[in-house]
Amino acid sequence: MEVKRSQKKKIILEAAAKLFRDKGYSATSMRDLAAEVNLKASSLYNHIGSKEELLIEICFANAERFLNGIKSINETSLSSIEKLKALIALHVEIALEDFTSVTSFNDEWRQLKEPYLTDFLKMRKDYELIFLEIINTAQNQGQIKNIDPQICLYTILSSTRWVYDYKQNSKTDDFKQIKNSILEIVTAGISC
Amino acid sequence: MEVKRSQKKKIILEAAAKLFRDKGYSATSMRDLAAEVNLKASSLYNHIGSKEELLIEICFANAERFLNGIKSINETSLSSIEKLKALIALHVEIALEDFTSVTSFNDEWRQLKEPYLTDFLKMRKDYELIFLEIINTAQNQGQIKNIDPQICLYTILSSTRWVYDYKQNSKTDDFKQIKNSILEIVTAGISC
DNA sequence: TCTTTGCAAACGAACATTCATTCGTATTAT
DNA sequence: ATAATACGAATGAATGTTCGTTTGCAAAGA
Repeated sequence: MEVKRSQKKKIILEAAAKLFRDKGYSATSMRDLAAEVNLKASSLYNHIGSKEELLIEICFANAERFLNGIKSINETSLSSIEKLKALIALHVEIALEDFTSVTSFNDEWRQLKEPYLTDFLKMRKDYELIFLEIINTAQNQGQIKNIDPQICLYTILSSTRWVYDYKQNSKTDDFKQIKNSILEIVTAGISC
Repeated sequence: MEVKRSQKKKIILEAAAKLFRDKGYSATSMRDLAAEVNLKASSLYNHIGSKEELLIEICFANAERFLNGIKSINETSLSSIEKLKALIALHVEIALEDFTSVTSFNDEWRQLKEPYLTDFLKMRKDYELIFLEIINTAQNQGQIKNIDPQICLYTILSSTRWVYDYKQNSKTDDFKQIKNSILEIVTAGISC
């Protein structure tokens, strides 16, 4: 039963992500969260600062993960179309391996209060700008269809949004198959 | 300034959909909603029964719209691939013409309480089963790729989820272009 | 035309409940 | 014994909703 101090906070964070994902941030009470980790609400505050802190950590951890991912992909010498494929793969991989955290990051960042909301949106904007730049280059080199880059971007971004629902309903847990299927559909969708 | 009784409820419903979409159902208070329509919270109850009633009406109105849409498409004599294209077009059209209501329907149905949640999920299940049947037929006839139908389904469903964000950020309001772009990407993605 | 009646709509005040969080104290482990 | 952790009780704020009353307006009666 005994857990190290730092481990306990991680447990709380993961339980929070799960509840935020299932019920939403606002609809999740600290009593709900406490029950999930076999504590009373007041005891949570020995490990965390506030409810909002949990959301902040979830949102920014994932934002940094995506931002670091796209930056390191962009620094490679891959062709534009290869970069795009790597990006789609990145999204699928993150969505598959950490779908709880990513889902609540995707859906609940709106609940961030200032100044965190502004910071978060700035990171998202940075991410999208790099993504758009790659799309633009790929189009100029004739490697993908000439479709409004913004539409192209959003279509790619949303193509992994359902992974959590899939994992809930389906029997198979075959990561590779899911990843390959998405890659196949999206790549065929944007290629010339 | 004067509005007919039945019109007032529609105004409240639309304001509710907008707030639910922007802040989420749980984070939207009846005082927020009242302010949005220039009333006090207590006055709302001359026009509506409860906060939950608003969510119920939004969710089921859209569920029925999609269910009716897919049924009437399925009753036509179109080929399977044509049915799929019509379905994608249906999603894009609804997303474009009523994106406020559809967005809060997409994101906030989780907040429904029983017995409505069960009813809602049943309608969604019905919808998905018809959709999967069409995908299956299309695959058997060799009209689209042989990808796990469930993955195929979710990819199509999520491909219109971003329309609201796009309309917020972009200058153009060219429905036709958006619709054609999505159709082009998704059709190319699933075709053999 | 002027007054009266009726009614929908708006409101302020109040209610019970739930919320996140704090605090003092008890328990536990080192 | 010291420090970390858990807890119950309490707090103030916010929540959805109800209630009694007032307001504004339209139809009916004089």
